Amino acid sequence: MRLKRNFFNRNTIVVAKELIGKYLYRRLRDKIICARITETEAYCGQKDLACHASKGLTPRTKVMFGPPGHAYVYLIYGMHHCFNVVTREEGYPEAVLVRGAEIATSNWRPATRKNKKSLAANNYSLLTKLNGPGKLCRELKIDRQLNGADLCRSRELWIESAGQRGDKPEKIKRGKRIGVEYAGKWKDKLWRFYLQNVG
DNA sequence: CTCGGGATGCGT
DNA sequence: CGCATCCCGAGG
Repeated sequence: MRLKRNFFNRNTIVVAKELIGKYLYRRLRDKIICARITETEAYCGQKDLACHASKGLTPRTKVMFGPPGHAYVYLIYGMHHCFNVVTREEGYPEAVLVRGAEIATSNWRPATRKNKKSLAANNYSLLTKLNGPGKLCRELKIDRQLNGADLCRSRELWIESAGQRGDKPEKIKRGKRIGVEYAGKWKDKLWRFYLQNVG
């Protein structure tokens, strides 16, 4: 089931934690990629100095100020893209950075025999571990064209819950966010969530 | 306009 | 640890 608006319209830290184990779908010309999310980080508004929105409402951060469930995609270090999901109600610039995932071939859809056959050929990504926000975006072909995309409606990019069976009781670890040493006391917030054996 | 720096990845 | 590579946001 595709995640609905109300999933994203909640406390950002809760959303970051609950996105672990969910399935990120990306529709391309000739295939649909499904990746299980294994690592996220919460970025919590204007007060959070690690959050881009701490600079206020700018052309870049505009999407974060908008309604929940939209993609916030930006370019970092001149060469990598980062994919975030906007959380909370409009006017609260918060988001969850998706830092890692793993290709979940068993969850490709539609799971027809014909489809599986073509997958077995070479119709899927070589990388299975998408450990790192830049690598994840590269593999899923996420760039700024998808900035602002509505994950609750888009046919190109969305997130699904694991379903009844897939909701496993795996241990979710927690730690400091990566690469935010400049953010004063906010650098020590334990707003990174990840699965131990992945990424 | 210039300029400093960045929610990274990869090779040394 | 260095570096690629370019957009963004701030300041003049």
